[in-house]
Amino acid sequence: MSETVYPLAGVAALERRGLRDRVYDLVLDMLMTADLAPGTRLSIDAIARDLRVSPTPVREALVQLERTGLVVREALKGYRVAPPLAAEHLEALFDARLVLEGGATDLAARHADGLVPRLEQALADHIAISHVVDEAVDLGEKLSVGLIRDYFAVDWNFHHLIFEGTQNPFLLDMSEAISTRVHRMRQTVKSGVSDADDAVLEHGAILEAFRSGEKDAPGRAMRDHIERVRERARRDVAADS
Amino acid sequence: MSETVYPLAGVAALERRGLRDRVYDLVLDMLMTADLAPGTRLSIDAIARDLRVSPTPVREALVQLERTGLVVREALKGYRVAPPLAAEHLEALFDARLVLEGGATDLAARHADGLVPRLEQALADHIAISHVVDEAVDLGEKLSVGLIRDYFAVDWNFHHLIFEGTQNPFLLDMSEAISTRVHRMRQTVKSGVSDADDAVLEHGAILEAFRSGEKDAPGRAMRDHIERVRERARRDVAADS
DNA sequence: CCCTCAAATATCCTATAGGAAAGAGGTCAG
DNA sequence: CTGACCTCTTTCCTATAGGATATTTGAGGG
Repeated sequence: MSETVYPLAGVAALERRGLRDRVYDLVLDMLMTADLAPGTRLSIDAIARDLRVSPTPVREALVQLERTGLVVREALKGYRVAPPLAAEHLEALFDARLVLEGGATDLAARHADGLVPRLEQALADHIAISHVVDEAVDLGEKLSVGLIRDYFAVDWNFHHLIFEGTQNPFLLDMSEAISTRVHRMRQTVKSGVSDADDAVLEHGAILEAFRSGEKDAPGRAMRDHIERVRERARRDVAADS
Repeated sequence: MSETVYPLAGVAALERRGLRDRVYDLVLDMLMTADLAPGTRLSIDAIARDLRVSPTPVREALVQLERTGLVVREALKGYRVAPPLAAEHLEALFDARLVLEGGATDLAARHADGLVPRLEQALADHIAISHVVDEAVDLGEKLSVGLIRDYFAVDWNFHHLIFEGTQNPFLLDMSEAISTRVHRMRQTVKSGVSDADDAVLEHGAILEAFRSGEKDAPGRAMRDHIERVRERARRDVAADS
């Protein structure tokens, strides 16, 4: 592990990425953390002023954000935070996840050997942070937005590793498109943290299926996991009304 | 079918979409039809001059194109036509298609009733244009780029209708990402027109599977079709060397 | 009290200009 | 003759300005 031998090399590399990517990361982080009300206007000029850059890179970053579904654009009217997922879109999202993640897990089973240790690490992180969440819940504390953000990151990392395990660049690209939608769902559906223990158990079952060496087992476990998440989400939506 | 009652309404609607989308369509069409050599530089200023617009909308269109995989961008160096698909990416693309299109076909089977007539129309168009292609081939004529373009459009339209048939916006989004990659593959792999008769037969089998009402039949037929296309592509790649 | 219309403001969209980096070609030293 | 260095050109990247459009606020009439 060679740490930055040349201290300025890292900074230069960041600069080398261009302003557009930095603005993209900043706006994406803003959308992920700060719970902005859907429909909130995202003024190009205002963002440019805040970030001390010209409107052009902001405009490019928003074009890129538009493809993720986090923001919507209306010609001659500007950008807005995307509306929340409608109920029928919720079912569609889970259908898409079953297709995409189920298939990806089948493919990843080909490379289970290299994948298992990485999933073990991810599951360990998941367990650790879920314990922190449980303690906070037991104490009746309000979960900090930072903790929630970290939990979601660790949770999704498990799924992301499986996409990487397919060694398929096309499926990996699509996983990014799905991840933003999943995050948006979690903002509307209140669950996602409360079922931490369930998620840990089900992820463990998926890992065990990879270890078994059985070709179809991981895909079955993943599809079962997604179906259970869907059921929990349905319950939470029903409880809202 | 109400033809444009107000002749200018259509033009106004196009204007309403903003310059960015028109530039996007034009550049996309350019990349699709004109077989540009991979690595060709896409100068922002040059395109802006050709289209008589400012560089800003061109820049936005290229950001959007970048997500489709048709162009690649290097910071501070500009945009280039994407390199051709490597052999290992070819296999990965077919794996992704099996996952995505196979799953989408399973979902579309739920709405087979509304889908079948549209597929019938698409297949009829496919048959008609394949006859034109066959005649041209029999006469030993060189296929015009317009004919090839139309054939690909009709061929893919069949697959696109199935994605629409899922009534799932997320899968429909991903289908657009796949379609550009499939087109790029067709530019490198020389087949795709020569197997017109095979494609028609296999599409017919998929349609018949939808008609049968059997739940798993369409997905099986689609996966079988994609595997056969994969085999034909492999043969063409092997023949090249 | 509500609706309609009009003016003002804020914003988006496009165009133009300047600074900076990368690439090409020529020149000079070894 | 070969390699390195320097200069020039092209292009990208950012910033600023002006025209067009949507939204909002206010007043007047029904």
